[in-house]
Amino acid sequence: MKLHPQEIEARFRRHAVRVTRQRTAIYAALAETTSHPSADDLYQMVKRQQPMMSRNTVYYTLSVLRDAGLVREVNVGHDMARYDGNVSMHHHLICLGCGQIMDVMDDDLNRLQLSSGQARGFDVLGHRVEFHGYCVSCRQARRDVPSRRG
Amino acid sequence: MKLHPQEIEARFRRHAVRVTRQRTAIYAALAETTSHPSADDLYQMVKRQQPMMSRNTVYYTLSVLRDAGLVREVNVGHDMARYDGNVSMHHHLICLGCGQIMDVMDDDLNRLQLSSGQARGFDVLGHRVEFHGYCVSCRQARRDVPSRRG
DNA sequence: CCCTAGTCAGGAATGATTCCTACATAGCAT
DNA sequence: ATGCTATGTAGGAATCATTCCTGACTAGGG
Ligand SMILES: [Mn+2]
Ligand SMILES: [Mn+2]
Ligand SMILES: [Zn+2]
Ligand SMILES: [Zn+2]
Repeated sequence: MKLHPQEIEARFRRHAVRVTRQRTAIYAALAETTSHPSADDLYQMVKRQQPMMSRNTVYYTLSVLRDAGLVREVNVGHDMARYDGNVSMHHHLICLGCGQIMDVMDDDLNRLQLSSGQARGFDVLGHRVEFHGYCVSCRQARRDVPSRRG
Repeated sequence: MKLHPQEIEARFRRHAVRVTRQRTAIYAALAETTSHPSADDLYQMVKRQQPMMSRNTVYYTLSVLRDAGLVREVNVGHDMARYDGNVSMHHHLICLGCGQIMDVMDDDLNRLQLSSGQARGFDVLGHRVEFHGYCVSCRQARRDVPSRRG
């Protein structure tokens, strides 16, 4: 969702995050996509408008926004970290072929709880659900190249 | 669960994995613990019996066993990969303090499905559930040092 | 408008994992 | 049993996302 700079600034101030050109650009890029980009994806996007931007600033900014609760880090396996501008509670559906990450909003999943017998005395604070599979185009691609495992 | 070398050998042959001293030692170490050790943990354990063992062999062996379906790789966040000798379907409970990973066996969780409305045309093959919290001793430690965020 | 804690850019460092290569060996076929 | 060869092993070098360092810059409270 495309956000006005003033709305971004307001959110930053509400979360005690200093407003800078770099941060605004990075957060804006993240907020207007649902594609869960990596730090480097964001660096490439933002560099077009701000060629002086350092990759390092992207990493640092993302860590600041993450710690402030404005951004979520999504780790899938050992691939590079992906970032999510949607901080409301939700889960993900991941394509094993192309790595795309789709949002899953489902109240039943959000309410999932561990039975106390399984909790082992833990103070359980949250959970994460990931579904894995193949998206439409990856499924297609696999059918077209049956050489590797049917 | 402690396994006899002959049982390990049988499993290897069933999965077309060549039997070597190194592989047997690595798989034995993994099978008799429930602690989800990292590659380096396993290297340290196995090196005691086989000082010539290379760290590289541990990585290579784990990839062979993983591809053969004898071992599962468990990635938690961006920490180093952890390995699981239990390949039956189950989920995990993770301590945010010490990083320990406990098994959660729960048929309801295993049966979890994505509603077709949410599936976005994906061919969904599996899912993963992770619960996060603090174990008994980490909870204790946090209480004892209330200096950082109560 | 000043001051300074916080931020930025660029480069070096890190560290888990992977790649490379020469030697060793498991296990099939003589 | 013996030899052959595809595969595995050890150790070192390379990779590469991420973090660390450092010196210049600036947001924003006073
Ligand atoms: Mn998301
Ligand atoms: Mn497990
Ligand atoms: Zn796909
Ligand atoms: Zn703990």
